[in-house]
Amino acid sequence: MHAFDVLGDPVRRRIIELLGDGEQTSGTIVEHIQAEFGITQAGVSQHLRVLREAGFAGVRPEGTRRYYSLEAEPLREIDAWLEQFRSFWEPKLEALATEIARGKKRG
Amino acid sequence: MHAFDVLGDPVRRRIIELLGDGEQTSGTIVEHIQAEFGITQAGVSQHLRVLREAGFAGVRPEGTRRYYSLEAEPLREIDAWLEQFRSFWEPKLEALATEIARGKKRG
DNA sequence: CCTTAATATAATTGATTGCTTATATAAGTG
DNA sequence: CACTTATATAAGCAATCAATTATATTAAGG
Repeated sequence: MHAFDVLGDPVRRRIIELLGDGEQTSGTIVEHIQAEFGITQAGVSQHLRVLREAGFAGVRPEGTRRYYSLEAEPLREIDAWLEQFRSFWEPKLEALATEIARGKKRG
Repeated sequence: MHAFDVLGDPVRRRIIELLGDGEQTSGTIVEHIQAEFGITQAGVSQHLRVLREAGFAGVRPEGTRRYYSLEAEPLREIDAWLEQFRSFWEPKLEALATEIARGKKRG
């Protein structure tokens, strides 16, 4: 599943946001998502699987708990794809500054 | 359809890339996409519709031709969503420089 | 051990999506 | 005009996806 497909789902986007605050137990994630979206534990678990398999999340088991954490790489890829369009919305000077900050040379 | 869903399709991503080079006629887009993906004119036209309706593309009719152009706003929104995760992959100093360049103050 | 807790997986289902073929619309051209 | 070109839309279909219920797995705690 392509990174963009993964982000196509609002539940998965929300999980990624939650992981942005740091490691989270599967259970904690389920609680939040259930409160906000009203879906089942199994449903959340399946989304976690998608996130794992697409490389957005890593897992660390501890006893019966699983700690999920955010893996940046796929987000980075998406950011890289967007890069080519930044000049379309960033005010020219800022775009230039950003390019310099990023050490890129582009047309 | 959410911006991320729109980008979930490789054909649509490619069309967006093509539009990044400037206005393109529907016909030109169809040629490119057909060469690369082997889908029908109707298929491409449907993708163009999705892009239009999601605000990724604007159209300018001229005679029987339709000139499509890239509209930045939805890409910008996606970029804004990614923003909150940049610190996960950008080397600290560059991230700081970028933040300054963007005039943001963040936690 | 047995039971409960935490999590994942399997099977199923309904909705959505992306494609195709066929057709419509509308503007150029002889 | 009739014909062709450029493009969009409609109808139908197969594949994919996100959810559900039911069950499996594995560890903790009495």
